[in-house]
Amino acid sequence: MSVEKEERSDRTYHHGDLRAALLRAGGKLLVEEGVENLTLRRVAREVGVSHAAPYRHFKDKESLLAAITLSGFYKLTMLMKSAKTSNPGAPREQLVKAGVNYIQMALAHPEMMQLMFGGTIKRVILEQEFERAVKLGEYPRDALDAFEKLEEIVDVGVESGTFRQKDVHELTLLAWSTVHGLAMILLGKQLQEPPEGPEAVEALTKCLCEDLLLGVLVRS
Amino acid sequence: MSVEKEERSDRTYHHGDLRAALLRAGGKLLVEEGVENLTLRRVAREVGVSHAAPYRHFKDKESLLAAITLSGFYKLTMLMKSAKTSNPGAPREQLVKAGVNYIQMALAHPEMMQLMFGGTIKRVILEQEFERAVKLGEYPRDALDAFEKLEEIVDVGVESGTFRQKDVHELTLLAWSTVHGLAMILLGKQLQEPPEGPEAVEALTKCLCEDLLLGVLVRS
DNA sequence: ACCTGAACACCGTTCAAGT
DNA sequence: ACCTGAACACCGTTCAAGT
Repeated sequence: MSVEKEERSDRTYHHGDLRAALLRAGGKLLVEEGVENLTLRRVAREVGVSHAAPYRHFKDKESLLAAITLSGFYKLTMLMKSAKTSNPGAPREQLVKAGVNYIQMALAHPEMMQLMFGGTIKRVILEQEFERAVKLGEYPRDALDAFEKLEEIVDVGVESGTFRQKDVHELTLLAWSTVHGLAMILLGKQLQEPPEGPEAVEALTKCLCEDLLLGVLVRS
Repeated sequence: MSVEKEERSDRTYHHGDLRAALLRAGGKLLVEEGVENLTLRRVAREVGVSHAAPYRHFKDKESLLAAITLSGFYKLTMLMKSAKTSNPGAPREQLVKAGVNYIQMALAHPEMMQLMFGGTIKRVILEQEFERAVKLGEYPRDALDAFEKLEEIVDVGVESGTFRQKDVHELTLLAWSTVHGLAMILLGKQLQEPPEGPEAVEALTKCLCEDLLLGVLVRS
């Protein structure tokens, strides 16, 4: 039924580790039932604690939500990093891999992704909660720097003469926008004829990434 | 204070036009206070009706929200259409204009845009509410077809040999993804150094659109 | 046909009080 | 220092009853 409990002692469960327990339960609720059913009181119930207890660890509901999304941002950062290391010296392939990873993450964790980028959580709160989490050793300092990881890929592409000699930051934003937009469009089911199945999605993603590389205008 | 009331007669206000009044009040609340403060009960209060009255016109809260977003989708469609007609015969300029319009809409109506694409409203409900609205003569049949309008631009670009000879649908999705992604990134304040002011935003948008046209790879 | 009022189950948040 | 229980103000939704 419920998540396997710490066997160590009640001490661990009921003191000190409540924060972690709330984060786990909240994340589970988010994934399984969506934000609309993620309620402070339910999270508390799930963990077996009074509904006022979470307020010792999070300022309010939005703060808890922010803390939950941190794991999503971190995962995204890792995926961008792995896109780079998995194709050493080939920025073009790295960029496509980054795109594919991004879309895969979006389809694998739609609720998380919508919460991360849906505008529910104010940036200030996200950053506050991030500072807190870093101080607690939950995440490394660069956990939110997915953009910078992508930028590194673009940078190598430009330096090596593979990509156009344009401002790296601008090109990175172009790439991120494209892949982020595709992700949000797919999650929101905005397409009249959405790609069916993971393979079709991956194929579409690669197509768009290639188109992004080549541009819209004819190459004379 | 409150919106100017219909001077005609109480008949108009309290019967028959409740739906329109709810939509107007809801839209106003959305714009001025955000989705998180848009409450069925508040909308009813604003209109001067009991909190159960809205249920005669909308199945539930989500349906009302969906109906409210229709005006946003319609505006987006109009903007794509005007991007085409404002630069007759110049698909390249049309595409850039479409992008600029899209971003301007996003910055002008952030709350609307987040509600439209934030995942709060299920597609099914949106479509149900759209059918209802069309039947009531509130919107034309193509009010949701912003994508198709953009596709027309791309089509001309490809046919005229200005754009690459690629699947039109795919190229359109590329363009839409890019500009939609940029919009969502800006709205979510995801950039560490966001463009300051409308001029900077427009300049950035044009840059990205040009980059999209030219592509990431060097043009040898 | 359309609206009201009371009722229900559920929230987020606060705070005195407990250990 | 951390948690509980009661309390408050607010929701969304339903339904019998009114006009």
